[in-house]
Amino acid sequence: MANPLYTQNRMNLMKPAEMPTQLLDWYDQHRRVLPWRALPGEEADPYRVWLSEIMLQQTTVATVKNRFETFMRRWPTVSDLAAASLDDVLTEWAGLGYYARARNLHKCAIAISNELGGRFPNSTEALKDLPGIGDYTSAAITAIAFDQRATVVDGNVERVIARLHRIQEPLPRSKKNIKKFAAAMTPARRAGDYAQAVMDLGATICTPRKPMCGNCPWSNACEARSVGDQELYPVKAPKKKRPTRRASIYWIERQADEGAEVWMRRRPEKGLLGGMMEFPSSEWLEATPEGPSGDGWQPLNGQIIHVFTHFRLELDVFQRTDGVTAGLDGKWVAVRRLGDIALPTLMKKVSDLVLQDRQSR
DNA sequence: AAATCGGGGGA
DNA sequence: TCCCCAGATTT
Repeated sequence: MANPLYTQNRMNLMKPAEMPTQLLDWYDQHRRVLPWRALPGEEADPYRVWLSEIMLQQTTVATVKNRFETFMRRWPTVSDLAAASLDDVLTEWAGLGYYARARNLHKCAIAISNELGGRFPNSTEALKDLPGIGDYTSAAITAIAFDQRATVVDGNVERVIARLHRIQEPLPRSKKNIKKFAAAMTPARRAGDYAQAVMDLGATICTPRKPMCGNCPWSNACEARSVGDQELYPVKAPKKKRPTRRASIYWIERQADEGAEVWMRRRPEKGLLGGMMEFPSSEWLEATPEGPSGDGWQPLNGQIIHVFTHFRLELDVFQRTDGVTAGLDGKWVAVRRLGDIALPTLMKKVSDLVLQDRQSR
């Protein structure tokens, strides 16, 4: 039986065939200026497109803007990046999170520079074989850098499509279905503009809460809009709650000729904060930690709270300034150089707390 | 299919 | 607090 709302409004409904044109017209009027985005009529640089897309994985435009420009100034071409050391790349990436992205970025630059003659492949299949490039990023590079037809599906597109069709099936199960709907609409002409237009639509109009349907070029095609339940989509599977892990972390300091030094170690290449520097700590467990054994430890006021994707971490900080490393492996790092190493945000919180505590004495 | 993997900002 | 962000990879 026909949807009565559809029957009632069908004179006003947009034809599917004209939806891409509507969106591209909207995009031409509302195109945002972003550091990695080519100006109208300008040819895209695959290196810029790739670097920005890796940085933008699960990371907001606002966060990426400055970091992108710093990377581009330091490594203007893919071969420059390939020639860098992994440690320099991790140091430059510090604070951006998901550090496997930085390791894969470096690996990918080396593969392109050494095996592919310094040129990016222009097919989604070949792109997807490179480290750190999956379904979304391969499509994005194909469309934006090479202006070839490819269907991009990111969080924005999932939301737009789920609302257009009032998809009841929850994510991530509905991914295939969403991709199918998105692919059916993707035009061959202006592939890059279209890809960016759908994502811009999701980012600025079809927002998670309080979407601005009055300004949406696809409003007349949207099923959720016609029913009025836009904010219910996309339906998502229920989330698990985060456990809390706890530990003690140790600031061990000594006075060297050039100033204070602190004892640090590098985390294993794989896993959480892989390859990044840390202050030694007890194991991060769900049980309450015991303080350090032995004399000379001084507890700090205040706890470090840090929330990861799948657990929350609470750290008690203990310090000593006699340079006794108590059998912990590591190396001395100049305290004034902490800004020049691969220091993740969690560890920066620790150093900030210690140095601020010192200031206040 | 589910788990892992950061950090920041908006409401 | 909770949610989301131009996701990819491993288990």
